[in-house]
Amino acid sequence: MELQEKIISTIQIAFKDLFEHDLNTEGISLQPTRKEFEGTFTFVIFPFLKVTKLNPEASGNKLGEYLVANCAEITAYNVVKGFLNLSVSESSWMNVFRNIYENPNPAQTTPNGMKVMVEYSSPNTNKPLHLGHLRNNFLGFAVSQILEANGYEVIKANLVNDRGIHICKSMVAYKHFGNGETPESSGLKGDHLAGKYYVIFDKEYKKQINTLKEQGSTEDEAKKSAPLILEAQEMLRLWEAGDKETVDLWKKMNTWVYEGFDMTYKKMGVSFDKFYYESNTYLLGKDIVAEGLEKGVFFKKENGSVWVDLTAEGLDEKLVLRGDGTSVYITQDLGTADLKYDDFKIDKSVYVVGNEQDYHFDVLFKIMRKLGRPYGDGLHHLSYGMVDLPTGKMKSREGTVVDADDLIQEMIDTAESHTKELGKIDGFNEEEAKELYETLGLGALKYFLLKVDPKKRMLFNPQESIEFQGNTGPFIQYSHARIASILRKADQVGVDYSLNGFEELEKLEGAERDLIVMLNDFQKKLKIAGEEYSPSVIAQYMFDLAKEYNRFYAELSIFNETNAQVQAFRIAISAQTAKTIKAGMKLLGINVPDRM
RNA sequence: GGUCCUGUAGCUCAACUGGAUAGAGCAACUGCCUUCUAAGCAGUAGGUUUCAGGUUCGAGUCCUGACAGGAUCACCA
Repeated sequence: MELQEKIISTIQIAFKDLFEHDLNTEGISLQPTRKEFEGTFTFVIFPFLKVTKLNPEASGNKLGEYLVANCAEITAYNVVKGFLNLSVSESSWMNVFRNIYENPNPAQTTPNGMKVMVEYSSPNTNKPLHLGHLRNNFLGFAVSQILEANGYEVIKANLVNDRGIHICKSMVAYKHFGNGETPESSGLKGDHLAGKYYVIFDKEYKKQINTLKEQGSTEDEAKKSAPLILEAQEMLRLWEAGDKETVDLWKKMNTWVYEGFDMTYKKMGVSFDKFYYESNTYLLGKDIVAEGLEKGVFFKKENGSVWVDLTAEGLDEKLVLRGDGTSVYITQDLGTADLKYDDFKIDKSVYVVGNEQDYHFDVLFKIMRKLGRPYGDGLHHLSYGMVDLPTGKMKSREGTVVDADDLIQEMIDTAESHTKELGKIDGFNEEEAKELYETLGLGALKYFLLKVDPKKRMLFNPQESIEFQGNTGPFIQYSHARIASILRKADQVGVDYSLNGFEELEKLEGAERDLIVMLNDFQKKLKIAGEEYSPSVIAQYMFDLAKEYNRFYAELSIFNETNAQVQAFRIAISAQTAKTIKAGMKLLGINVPDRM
């Protein structure tokens, strides 16, 4: 970073000296030189031709000469068309490396004094987690880590959707067909047990619809008058009225589900600082509706329903309270937004929710800003695309849903068989081996889901996606294990690879320099990932770094190197790579093994 | 139908926010284990960036319009 800043400021001075023109540093950007040209940084001349009043070649030469003469770090330049390629001296790169090497944790930054809440996961309690939830959870957790590394104080929140008609469906089915089954008696995880009855409800409900249709009802009539759906609606009314028997059943089943979720969260390696439950928040927001009416942000229609007019912002009129005074979905979201602020005085609030709710959050945020909330500008919807299967969209009714627990287990099993196939399990005891399989299986899964730009929908092919070669989590983990092995040997042999081990070294191999350039980029990538709420930036960087390291590893020998300073330096650069991989993968929620 | 998102190698994804001859991985093919872990490295092949216009020194990236896929537009959540 410092190196680039210095070059940029010299360019700024050069424009003043050579062309009598004031440039501010933001207008100057350096980009990496393409591999086929000499140099590491490239300055594009084209935008400045009006200032230089010379053709691109002449401008580049004049500027290049100036920089070589006035910037100690720059040793050479060449001009290709309008591109000025700058070569940085080897000793400058050594200085860059010494600077970053002194920092024990590359992902550590100073607090920025701001608080951000990241809401993610937010499951329904009527069925277990599936593949789509995995993307949500991994994204939410990773973004939280990334924001923390960018200096924020982060509160990870989970808003559990634990009430409503869908829960009542599971309850009704359980009442009729459950026969007192429990997680203990059935051996089923609690969330899977609840999910089982949700499916049963749907099946039995459909039977009733068919029967009614045979008796002459239309599809719509049948759907509305089937006894099971009426019962579920009645149960919702009873629940809202606080009926003891209903509430007890609700509590019992939800407890099972939470126990199941806890196990899955633990396995996934995600965690939360604060749980919100919709059963507590679903009545919130009515005071905000009143406030909005008073402020003239909302308006009332003849039947008493309350609306917001967002046509000036390019949206529609949107209902915020029903005519009978009851809430709609967005009413409680208004209330919950305030609740979060009241609880934590947050500066920013991130919602990790699928892109099918883009419109909803657009509306919600615009309303909060119209109401002048202090956190209004800090609201952000981290919208992510669906995960598709090769067969198309996942549909619970068609049984094409990929269950989260099953998939995780499958990944771990695959990691196990693959490791055994490669015969890489010597020297591991049973417990270590088990831990390794989990690390690799989950690493593969998390990396696969995080490496893609969140907003894009992605394809999950169960067969092909579970790879361990190429652009995968295990490839990066493998690179770390290789380095760990080198460091063990270095310690064993007694090499001093601290800074003084290579004090006088000034020369560099190409592979060494390329690696330093990569390592130096980490801070920049971390910042971009934070600004864009995008773990894929880190994931992509991790892969590039690992790849660069493996090239270095293949090209240069460490323990056959006779020059002690060079050897110490190569170990140091390896150690720094390992540190960076470990820190970066941790941001993604992925562990890295020391042996594999 | 209105609005929003997406469209890049056979497949899965990149492209530093407008820069050079669009890059990786998988799959295919060719080399490299007597040397620090071959879950690796080097190489070959693979492209009219869906299409048609426009903006400018320069467009995968920006604007317009088609086409294709998806989402959304409930007094549902």
